[in-house]
Amino acid sequence: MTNSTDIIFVQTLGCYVVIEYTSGLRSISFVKSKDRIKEKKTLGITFELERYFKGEKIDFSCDIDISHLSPFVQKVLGETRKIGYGKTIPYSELAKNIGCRGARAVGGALARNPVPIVIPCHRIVAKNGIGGYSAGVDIKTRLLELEKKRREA
DNA sequence: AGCAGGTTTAGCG
DNA sequence: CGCTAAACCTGCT
Repeated sequence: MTNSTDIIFVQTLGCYVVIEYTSGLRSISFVKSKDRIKEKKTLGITFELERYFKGEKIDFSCDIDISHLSPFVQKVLGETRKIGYGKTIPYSELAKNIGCRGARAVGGALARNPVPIVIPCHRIVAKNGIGGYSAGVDIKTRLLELEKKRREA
């Protein structure tokens, strides 16, 4: 079975992105240190991500392995995937879409998202301000800027 | 049970 | 407008 890890440097974010793939996309993470790692691009999703970071509007359609997560989290993440490129909605609205009012619960679910970007958790923002981000608000801001730029073009 | 979290809204100065 | 307090809901100990 396929089981591999890719890593690429992303200029836009100023950090490395690690992609883990097993029986589907398993996780995406951001690392700053460049020690003892070599760039590696073997997966299709990796190339899609590179194009995304270059500013292309990508519709990620690869399998994601999130079977180990709780039903509620899967529901939130599934709903998050439906949000279009360059679009942002508040936590409360996403909560309403899945039938509850607990905006904080939604935030909690998003914090457990193993695959940022492919599941665009950065498009969920607070009503007054940017809101939080598990990988760092600075990254969230840059992702939104990236999509905004593409949208205006 | 109890606490904390990527929020929200209402209430008060 | 900025600050505090209570309410909402799920996940972890």
